[in-house]
Amino acid sequence: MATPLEKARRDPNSMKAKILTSARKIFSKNGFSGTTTRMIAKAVGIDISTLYYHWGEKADLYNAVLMDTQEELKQELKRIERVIHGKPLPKRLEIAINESCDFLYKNSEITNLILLNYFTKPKGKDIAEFHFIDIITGIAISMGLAMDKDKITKQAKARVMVVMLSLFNFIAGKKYLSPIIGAESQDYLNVVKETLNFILIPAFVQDKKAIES
Amino acid sequence: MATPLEKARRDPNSMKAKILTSARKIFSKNGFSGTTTRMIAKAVGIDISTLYYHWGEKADLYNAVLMDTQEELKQELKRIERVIHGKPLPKRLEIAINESCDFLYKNSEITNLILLNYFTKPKGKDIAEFHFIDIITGIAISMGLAMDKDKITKQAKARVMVVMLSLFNFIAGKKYLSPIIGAESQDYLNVVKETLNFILIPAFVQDKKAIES
DNA sequence: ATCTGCTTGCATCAATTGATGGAGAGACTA
DNA sequence: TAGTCTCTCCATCAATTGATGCAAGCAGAT
Repeated sequence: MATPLEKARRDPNSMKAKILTSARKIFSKNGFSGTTTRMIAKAVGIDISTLYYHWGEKADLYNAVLMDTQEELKQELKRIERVIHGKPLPKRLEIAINESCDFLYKNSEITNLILLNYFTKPKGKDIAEFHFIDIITGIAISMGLAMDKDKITKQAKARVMVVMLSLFNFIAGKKYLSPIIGAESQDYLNVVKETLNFILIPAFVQDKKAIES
Repeated sequence: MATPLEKARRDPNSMKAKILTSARKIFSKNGFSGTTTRMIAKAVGIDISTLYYHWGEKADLYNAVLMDTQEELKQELKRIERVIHGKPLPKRLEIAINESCDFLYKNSEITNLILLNYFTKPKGKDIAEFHFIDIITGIAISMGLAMDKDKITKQAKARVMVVMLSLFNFIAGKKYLSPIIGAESQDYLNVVKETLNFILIPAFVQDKKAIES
């Protein structure tokens, strides 16, 4: 039994998938209430009734976009985890930062969607939650900050969160932050990576020592 | 010659000020496009035409809210700077984090407004920019990260930014992040302070050494 | 060719929303 | 009292927006 979302992902040329792709782009730029179904339909080149035929009401489409995005992010994190597996901690951190920066930079809609979903939630609508907690605990364990899921300290979670939020904000707010920092595109991305490394590595190494003692 | 904003601030009981206060609350919760002038008018207990009489179009009111918020934040930062002036660096950092956390926690609309203004910008409208750069450079200098305004390294700005964005996100996203971390209200605030101290202090101390050498 | 099921666009609706005109209430002055 | 100025609300508009009914198009099966 395939969900509508799985069906859409399977064939990227299907109308359902095309709508989903455009919707992601537009929702991530304007948020839920800043986006109209007509905007999306126009971007795809179809009538809004076709959009409603495939996805039902606006909130349903928005939810599908969120779930789709979340799934993509999780897949990427799994991929990174496979890459860094077995390596020593500092190397692991460095690679993880590097890879996730590159990935999010190329897919900056992801960060926008997640942050917007956190800061503005359409009221009265039944909007799905982003499973931030899974991601945070996943990273914490993968970084050796905790042995099992239920034994992660608040402090550890908060530190992982600082890195995640910083990264997300740097990517999502790139347009506004890069003139402030004074670095564009690749240069900007490098400063971000450097900064995250600078912050992350001592924090995690120290944290790990605390756990092992 | 007093601007409308100054006039409104002078008398908090004036209709202009009451509208401004309600508008701030509602805009910060729903963003620009998620907020209707009717919501604001209803919260104040007036007709929308009264709102339009005092503030003109929606974007003007939104701009006034942004400017008002920015001004308040700048005043608070100045106050903090006075408090920490002359103290040794680590103490300065600790106090600054503590004070700004408390302030933003009590006035969490500020962080929401700023972040929303960065991630979703109403298109076609003439919305004022938040002077993030002033704040960042101000902090950098106050923290001894640079000697004058034009000689702040990209790295220094990025590090100040990490702290600012983390703080803003922790406050603005409190509702969603506190269950993840597993700490509520005052406990949450303490974890945030602790985490920021943990990250900030080594970064800034090391940076200062680099400058002085 | 006819039937069936899936897909698409046209026309349309009701509700919402930003915005305004004008009338009336109240205060103050002459 | 009459005049004026400020502020408030009621009524209303045009545009936008989420959503749907329906007929036409089209492919494949019978």
